Amino acid sequence: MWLRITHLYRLLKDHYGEQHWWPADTPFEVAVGAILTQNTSWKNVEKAIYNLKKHNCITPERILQCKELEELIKPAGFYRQKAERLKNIASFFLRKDIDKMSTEKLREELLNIKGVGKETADSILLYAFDRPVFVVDKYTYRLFVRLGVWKGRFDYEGIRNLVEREIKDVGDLKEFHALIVEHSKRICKKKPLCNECFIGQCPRIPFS
DNA sequence: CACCAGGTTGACC
DNA sequence: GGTCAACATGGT
Repeated sequence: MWLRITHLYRLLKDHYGEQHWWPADTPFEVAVGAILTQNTSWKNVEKAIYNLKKHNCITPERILQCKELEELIKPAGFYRQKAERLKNIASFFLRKDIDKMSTEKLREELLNIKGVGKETADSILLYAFDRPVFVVDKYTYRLFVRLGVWKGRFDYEGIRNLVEREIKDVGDLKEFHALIVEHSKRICKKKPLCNECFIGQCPRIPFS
């Protein structure tokens, strides 16, 4: 492994600067965004969240009552299953014992919610509850493989452990995931591998 | 026109 | 254990 995780983090941070994720006003809004952005561009999620705010449906109570939920989130796609998932996560947010749970317990409980998989659970843990976990996504896997940081097939927990072993700080974990996403959105569109986009070789990214 | 977007689920093998 | 279609809209 010629490139350390911490080194990669520093390169990205020096180049792109602080990202200050997640863009949301409240922890619950983080969770809503996490559901809505499942396999969906953030641009479309913004429209859906705008609609929810316009109709004052951005709290757990209002989501559960909302009669036109499907209509409001339509721009984000998969609107039928996402409406159901939003209600599931809303019910969870009404629980009183969340803050008392250990990170492991909280993760387990989130994963029990129908419609919440590992990436969504970890996004909520990290950006809504400020728990020190790393969010792995397809961007992360693609970038790590290109850089030779990760070899083999996609292994969510394996990649998560790799990062969490080297980065412990919640703020750094937030920034690292955000930087990987922003970097990937701008540069690494090509699939499956883009030889130009290896850090240090890509003419559009002046990493030294 | 095809393919992608800050995934998850359930059926099937 | 792994693989795969279904889910739905909007942008390139």
